[in-house]
Parts: sequence; C-alpha cells; structure tokens
Amino acid sequence: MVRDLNEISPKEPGQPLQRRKRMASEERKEEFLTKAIEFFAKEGFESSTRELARQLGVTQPLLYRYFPSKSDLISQVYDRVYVQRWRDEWADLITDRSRPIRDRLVAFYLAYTDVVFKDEWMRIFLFSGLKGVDINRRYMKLVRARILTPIVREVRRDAGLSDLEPTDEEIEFAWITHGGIFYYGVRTLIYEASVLNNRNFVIESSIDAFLKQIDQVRTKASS
Amino acid sequence: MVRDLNEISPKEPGQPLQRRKRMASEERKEEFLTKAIEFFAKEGFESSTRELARQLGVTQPLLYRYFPSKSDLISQVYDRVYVQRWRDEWADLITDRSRPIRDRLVAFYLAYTDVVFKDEWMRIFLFSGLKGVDINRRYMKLVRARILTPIVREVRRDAGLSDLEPTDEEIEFAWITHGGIFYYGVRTLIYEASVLNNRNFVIESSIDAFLKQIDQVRTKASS
DNA sequence: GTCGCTATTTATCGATTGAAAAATAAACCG
DNA sequence: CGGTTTATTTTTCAATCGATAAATAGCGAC
Repeated sequence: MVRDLNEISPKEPGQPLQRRKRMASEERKEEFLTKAIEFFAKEGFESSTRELARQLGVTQPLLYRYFPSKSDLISQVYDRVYVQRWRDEWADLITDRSRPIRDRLVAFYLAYTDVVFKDEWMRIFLFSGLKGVDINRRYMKLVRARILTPIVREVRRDAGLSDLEPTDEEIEFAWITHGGIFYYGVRTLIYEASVLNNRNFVIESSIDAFLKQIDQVRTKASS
Repeated sequence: MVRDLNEISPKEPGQPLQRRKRMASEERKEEFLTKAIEFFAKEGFESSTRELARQLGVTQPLLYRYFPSKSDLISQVYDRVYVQRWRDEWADLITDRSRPIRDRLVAFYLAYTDVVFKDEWMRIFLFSGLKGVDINRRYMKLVRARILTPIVREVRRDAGLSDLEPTDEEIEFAWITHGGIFYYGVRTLIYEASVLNNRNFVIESSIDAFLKQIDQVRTKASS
C-alpha cells in the first residue's frame, strides 16, 4: 500500500506530520549537531535521542545515520563547545605590553566571558564536569596553562620582578579570581540569582581586588 | 514450592543472596535516605532506583514502601542536604562584634566550608541547580539574606558608616568573593583541579582582597 | 520520463525504567 | 505453640531507552 505523505491529517494525531525533506549530508549533520548542543545543554545528556529527533522534526533512527552512537554524538558536542570555542587570541590580550596590565586583564575577561557566558556553554560545562569526563579536566589544565600562568607572569613583570615563575599561591589566587568571575556567570545564567546586570562592574572589581592582593599573596608564599 | 532462603548458592549466581533482615521502619527509612544522598550525589538523579536498591542490599520495590515515588525520595534528599545542614550559628560568627571584622569573616568561611566542601553536598547542589529545582533558588536567596547582607552591613559598620543598607554593588561584590571561595571547593572536590591544598590560604586571601576593594565598590556605587 | 543513489521513515528488538499487586516470611504477642 | 502484623521479596506491567534492519521515496543524472 502506498501512503500519501502529503496527507494533511495523519493517522496518529500526536505525531507531527513528516514531510520528507532531503538535505545534503553535510548540512544535515551540521543541523543535528547545532541542535544537539542546545538540546543537551537544556535537558542534560541523559535525555533521549527520540526527544532530540522530535525537536529536529526527524525520526530517531536518522540520527544514527550521522552518528554511530549517542556517546559519539555527545563527544562531538563536547568538541564543539570546548575546543572550537577556544580563542587563541585571548593570550595576546594578556601579553600585549603596549597597554597597562589592568586594561589587559579587563579586556581579556570581557572577551573570555563573551564566549563562556552563554547558557549552552555554561550548562554543558557543568553537566560534563559532574560526569567527570576527561575533556573537562583537560579544559581546566588549558585555563591554567594558557590564561592563569600568563596572567601571573605579566603581573610579576609589571611589578618589576626578574623571576617570572609563578608560585602555587599565585596560581591559586588567580584561580580564585577567575572562579569569582565565572561563578557570576553561573549565578546569572543558571541560577538566575544575580543582583546586578553589569558585567563590566564584575570584571573590573574582580581585577582590581586581584591586583591589590597579589603582592601580599606573593610575599606570604616566599616567607 | 517452598524455597530455602538460607541456601548458600542461589539459582542466579549474579544475584546477591538475600537474607531477609527485618528492620524497624524508622531506621530503615533513615538508612535508605542516607544511602540515597550518597548514591544520587555520585551517580546523578537520573540513576535508577534498582541500582540504589542493589547498593542497599534490598529489592527495588521495598523502596516504594518508604517513599511513594522516586521524585519524593529526591525531594527528601534535597531537604536533608539544603535545609538540615544549614547552621543558624553562622550568622552569629559574622555579627560577633567582640572580634575584628577580618577574623569574623575568616571564621565564618571556615565554618561554612566545613559543611559545604563535601563531595555529596557539592554534587547535589550542582545537580539540582542544573535541574532548575526551586529549592536551589531558595538556597541562593538564603545565602544572600543571611550571609552576604550581614557581611556587608558589618563591614559598613566597621568602616564607621551610619547607613548600613547595602547597595547592589556591594552585594554583588560579596557574591563574587563568595563565588571565588565556593568555586575553589568545586575545583578541589569535583574537578580535582586545585593547585594548593590550603583552605586557610584561600579564605584569608579572598577576605583580604574583599576588604581591600570594598571601599572602592562602595564609592563607585554612590557616584 | 526513468533509473540509481541514498536520505529518510517504518518496524522492531532486547534491555531498562518507575511502579503496582501479590506472595512470603520474620518478629512479636498470647 | 498458633495467630496477627507487616517488612520484604517475587512477579509483573506498560513506557521508554539505544540501536539495527528493512522498506520507502526524494532528487540528480541521463
């Protein structure tokens, strides 16, 4: 029996009527991946492939033509969020010695939070962190190596020190400052519990407090 | 057919042999709830009641004698973690005017992190935050009302100000400081990515930075 | 037009899920 | 010992899960 696919009222009323739309393989995969990021960010990685397919307006087995398994799809979501949204230019903002150190740090955190203060990014980061996936820990190491260490080195240089090698205390204090800014994003985007909608204020205050305290942190470390 | 329950080698070898142990209803529920906190903290709330029962050494339907549904069990887990672990004495540490303000804030955060820097507490907080449950937002309001607002008021008083009413900027900056400390716990316990295992250093540096910056925050707000 | 490729749907499988109902037995009382 | 209570297990169900295989149809080539 031949079914009329353009039939307006399908047999199952709950089902969205499916008009087949053939898409080029590449852009279809792109569409799936983009939606998967949004979907898993909102619902968590335990959510079903059927629900994802439903929101895409396709059937669930079609996903398996583009991704061999659910966990493979999730891996590609991680890659999109963690790897592809990292900007190598961030390091340049920190080390641009033509500008005062405060300006550089503020400029960096404005650029950085432009990327990570997104609902999708934040939620996927938090979900994957709780799952203990490897990519999360690698991301933390990347932040330390490419952001925090350069920050501390530049601040040391700005203070006229010849030895630029950061101590553990300095790195930890840079982490704390970083965490304070990051957690503002979590409060704003996830918990909807921020008081002030002013990213500039948050970043400037945090950087100023960091710069005021870092000398003492350094002194304590050497004592 | 009568089965011998004391049989040493049961028919299904994978099954842990179940010797019925009748427990008083109250302590059984207590046992279930305690284990449920640990279990859901580790595995997430999407994990199955069967696996929880397996770890408890009982059958899955027995859980439903003590909790009407899975979501009810989860609610009671929330209550245990959020409500029952809150300490009213924390506020007293902040407002104890016989001590210098710095000592009070350090003492408070040592006491506070004694409770929340626990794997269970942290993970359940993060899981429930991502699920957007109401109790999470209520907790954030509690922190603001019972911790951050008193802190800012005491700092204002210490600075000799007559008006103790906090501005939004002050509360937000207190949140940032709080978040920096909190995020240290997340890094240590969840991401296993802390540099320094020294809670005293983290709290003292954070409080010192806070106290050095708060005047400027207050000035900017009034301008 | 019609033929071939393949994007898409249909149908289905085995495992797992939360939950209810019924059967069983441990503990207490007389 | 016999009887009652109820904690616990056994059995079972309907939904839902990730995944596979087969059927179907859109679309470009000729």
